[in-house]
Amino acid sequence: MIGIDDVAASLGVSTATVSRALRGLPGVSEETRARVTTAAAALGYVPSSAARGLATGRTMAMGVLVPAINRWYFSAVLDGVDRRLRAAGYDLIVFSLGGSGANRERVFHRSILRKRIDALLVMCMHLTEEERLALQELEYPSISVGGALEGVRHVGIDDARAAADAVEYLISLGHTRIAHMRGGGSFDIDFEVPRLREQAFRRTMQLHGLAVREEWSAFGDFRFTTARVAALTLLADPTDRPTAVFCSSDEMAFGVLRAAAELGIDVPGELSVIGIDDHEFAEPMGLTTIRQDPEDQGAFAADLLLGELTRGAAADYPPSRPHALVERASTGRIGS
Amino acid sequence: MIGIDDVAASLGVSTATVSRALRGLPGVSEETRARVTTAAAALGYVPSSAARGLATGRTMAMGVLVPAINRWYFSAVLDGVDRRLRAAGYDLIVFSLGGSGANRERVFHRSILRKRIDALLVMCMHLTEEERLALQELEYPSISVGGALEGVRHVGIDDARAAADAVEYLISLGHTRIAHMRGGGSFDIDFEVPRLREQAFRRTMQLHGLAVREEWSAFGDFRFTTARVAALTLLADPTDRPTAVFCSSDEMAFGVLRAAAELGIDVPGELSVIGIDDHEFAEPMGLTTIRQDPEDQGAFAADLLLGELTRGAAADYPPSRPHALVERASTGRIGS
DNA sequence: ATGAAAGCGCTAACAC
DNA sequence: GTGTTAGCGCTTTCAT
Repeated sequence: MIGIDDVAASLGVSTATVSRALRGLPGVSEETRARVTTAAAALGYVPSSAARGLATGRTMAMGVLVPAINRWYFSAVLDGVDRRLRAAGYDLIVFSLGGSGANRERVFHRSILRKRIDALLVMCMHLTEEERLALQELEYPSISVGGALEGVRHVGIDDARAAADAVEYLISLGHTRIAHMRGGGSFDIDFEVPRLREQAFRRTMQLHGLAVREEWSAFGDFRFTTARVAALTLLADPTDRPTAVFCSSDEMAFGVLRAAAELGIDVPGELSVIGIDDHEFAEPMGLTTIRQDPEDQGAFAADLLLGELTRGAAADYPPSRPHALVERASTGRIGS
Repeated sequence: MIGIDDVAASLGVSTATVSRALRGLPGVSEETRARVTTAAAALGYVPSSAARGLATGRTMAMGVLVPAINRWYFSAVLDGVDRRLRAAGYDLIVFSLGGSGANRERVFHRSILRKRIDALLVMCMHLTEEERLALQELEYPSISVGGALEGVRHVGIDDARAAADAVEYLISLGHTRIAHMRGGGSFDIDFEVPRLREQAFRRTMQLHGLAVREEWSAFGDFRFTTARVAALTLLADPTDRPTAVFCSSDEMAFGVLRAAAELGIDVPGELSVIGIDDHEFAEPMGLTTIRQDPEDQGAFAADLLLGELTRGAAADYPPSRPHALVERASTGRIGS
């Protein structure tokens, strides 16, 4: 392992000069800087991040806490975060808490709190009271994405508004028999988002004087498979079934679409389906949906954190990220 | 920031004792250990990973280099890796190289080579010659997952065999007019895997005396959208179209399925479709496919690396991870 | 513009 | 069983 003093020795200068030269600090003649740069490259010198971290107190790494990596929303946010971090020269440390209750403690104490990262982004995690408090006492900046966390800044869409927009769109098409395919419930995953959307669904229905039938509030767990099964039941009776389904995620909407196809129900002729997300498959599937942009959300949150790290103070920002209705072929006017 | 000597001072013992006690090393009386543990917890002491890293030369972190995070295969492998890493007390640092050519250099030099990680896992990345050589000269263990890399150990399925199995299955059903929906081509992503599968397709066809029509080797880029568009062309002519499509990924198979539905082609009556992956959506979609298990592959590779880190030497392991045909409703005997 | 030297917070010999 | 001390490889005053 070749270190900074090897470079210094090879040139007959001090380590301080090498350090300054390589980091572009002033106080080094251009000639010296050039020589140092060349020598460092020639020797294949690469500074040790541990040593630098110890000396500066900064790790140049940011942590992201997620319930799982392989879900559409989470991985998309991660991509957005990563893009920004890389540009800023930061590394991305991912803590996935998928199910394993036993390891949570470890993650929290060993990594989150351990000065291994300069900032933390928490994504849609359901934390225990104790964990939440630990977060708030962190000495580095933190933020939550996708699901709000009490006492922590938040980046995400206005879930209530987004859900209401979806339901109102269905109503504007003349639908009155509207079902909701709900998400949430899975271990560790935040339950604020599904709750907000469910509430908004009910409130919007109520606002328009429409009845909410309890058996039409189906549980799809944000997933294709679960939603398909639930929809198979929901849509089973041709004489008494909803004419529209509002799905709290696109994946669930795909499940409903699939179930409809299996049951020979024409979409959008006999059934309208709307989702939330604008998943990669939504456009080719012709799914009407409320678009959100997780990559943008991740990038935005990362920027906020990075800004705070550099500029010192936390910046102000709008309360929510945008969402928008995208009309496609899965919804239609009632009776057309 | 409370450090090890604060704990030591609070107890009137030496830092060495605290260090030993907290790490469970021998040479500490159980009584002392208990007192230290208590005091550390009370003070909220958390060791600095930078300091420990500097002193031990180990970072307790593993790096994973991926072309992108938000693709089914990549994120699933990541989840598998993460699970094992967490159990071993290691952190996961993700380097996503999504498109940004400018940042590759940075990633390589700043992070990969910078003693920030104890081991590296490279996933399906297409590396330049120079990068490959840099990898091989790394002083820590490395491995590739999903796409082989010259000079680096590899974990993944036998792609040629998997593709051949899929094609042979179609042939066993009586199909002779078989098309291939190919993957690959995207920036940065490994092109070995798509090539192996394409070759296997052609060889298997040939082996059975079947003709490969060039216009029936369509490019789907491993994605739903691209594959759907390609399939719309591929299947356009009712008088001259394939009776079966072998898709190099499930996502592309979904695209073909979608195109078939749009064109009013009955599956499996008029068209059989088979994929590779066993994507989460494959079962609910009734897609016949060759299953592989990316989580297992990630976990397996992580274990290999971790084992090497602890036991010192590299372990032997079978040349490929398993794959298996899963028969579902998207394939059928010709003319039935 | 450059150098000397004192840490950063821990681990690991080596003493006792 | 426990303490002392010398690093680990950088950054950062403070001199010059």
